[in-house]
Amino acid sequence: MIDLTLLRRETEKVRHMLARRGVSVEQVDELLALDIRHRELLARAEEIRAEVKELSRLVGDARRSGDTARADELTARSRERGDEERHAAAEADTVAREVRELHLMIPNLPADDAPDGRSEDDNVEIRQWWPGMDEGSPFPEFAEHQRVAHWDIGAELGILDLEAGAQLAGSMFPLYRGDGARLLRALTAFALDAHFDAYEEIRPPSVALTETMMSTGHLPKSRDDMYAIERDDLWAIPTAEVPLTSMHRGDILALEDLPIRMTAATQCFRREAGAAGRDTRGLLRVHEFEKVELFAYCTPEQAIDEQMNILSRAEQLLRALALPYRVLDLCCGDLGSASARTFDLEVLSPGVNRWLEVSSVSWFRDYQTRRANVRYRTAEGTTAFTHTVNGSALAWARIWAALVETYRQPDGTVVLPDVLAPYLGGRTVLQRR
RNA sequence: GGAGGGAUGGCAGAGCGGACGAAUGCACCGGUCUUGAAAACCGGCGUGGGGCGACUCACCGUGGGUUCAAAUCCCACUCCCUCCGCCA
Repeated sequence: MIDLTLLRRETEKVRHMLARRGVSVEQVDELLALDIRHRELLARAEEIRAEVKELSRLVGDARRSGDTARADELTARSRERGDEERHAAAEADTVAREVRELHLMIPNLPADDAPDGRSEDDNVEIRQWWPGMDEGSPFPEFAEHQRVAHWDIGAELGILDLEAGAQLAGSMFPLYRGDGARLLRALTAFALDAHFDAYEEIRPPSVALTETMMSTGHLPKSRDDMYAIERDDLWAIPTAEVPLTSMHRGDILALEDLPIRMTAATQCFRREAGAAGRDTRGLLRVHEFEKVELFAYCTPEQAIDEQMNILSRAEQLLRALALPYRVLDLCCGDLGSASARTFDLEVLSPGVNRWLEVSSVSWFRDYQTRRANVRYRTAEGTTAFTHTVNGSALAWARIWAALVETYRQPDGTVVLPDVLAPYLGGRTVLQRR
């Protein structure tokens, strides 16, 4: 949620910032008007309530001193005012709900240096990397044997069985087998080990309460993109960001404990409603995938460094895997609604010949912690909302695809980078068994 | 799934209808004393909303209800503990 106090005090500025990402002035002004109305109603209800409390006190005094007539008279008056109070409070509540409903739907304020733009076409590429770049090699030319789509390689080597996945759970639920399944396990272990020095490893539940989904901003806005387990009021998590953001829900953190860094490997579930038919072949877009996430709670001052740290770690993994990639600075129009600034990492996968998004590194300011009520104690002794940042390092389904396509040999086998050897029992060759 | 017990400030723990936002102890932060520290003593010490402010309102697991008045009474739910059943 954005800061309503800021909206009241610097309305013009907030209007402008939200306009950059396509929120209409009318919507902002509606929120402002509702907020003003709510505060008026609240003030009135509280005034009457203060009277009722005072009268009740006097009733107590009168009864104790045995003045029954006076007590009865005061009780009658208090009852009358009490009725009025109930009315006023109910009215204030109704408007409060309207404010909250609208407030929850307003996206975050973009960072000042997030680029202008309306859609993904306006994202700014800030750098590319490829193996050998530092030594002056040009961007890699891919050979014919690398121009095979991962779904064909998967079928050929018997390491990816999309038909079996579809039979069990429907399309876009991949099933990996043999070396393909092992590769996935290796990638997770490889990444968690890489982050172990600075990030606490967490294994959160794969499902979350509605309240938990609200905190990150996934609800109510993206409700149709989530899998729901209605009977138990649970939701399948779309990313580890959801449980991690709520780890300290309601807490006041000590300044010296910040930043709090965590990493988690989880399954991620996404309905991908509205994405039907778009880039959905093979592993390009799936309903369930595994991902290692990096996350930090931090102060506003630490936020940019923490975000850069996550971005750099995600890049280090891609470099270790020697996969060519580019970094995009998302424009205001393409930012996720909770994010103030996001960098996407995309790898070029030669078989499908496309840039695949494998990481998204975001700074949320206090948008999520305002919802989750996560604060910290400042040096001045006051409380302030904590900032959150997070990013994938990395999302495996598309990395899996990029790896098998990039490292496919002329003989049809796949030879993976040596860094993975320790996690593959020393054997980096994927072949038909 | 069944039967009991519980949930109060950072922690421990009182309060069980009337000035209770809440005793007390510990912890913590100031100060006095001390060469310094400890002890002792004095003072402070939850969070949030509204208002320029005096001030006011809300919060005792959550949500409803009763009452002039609820931490306190009633109902429902959640979580924790003990026991039984089932179970990887």
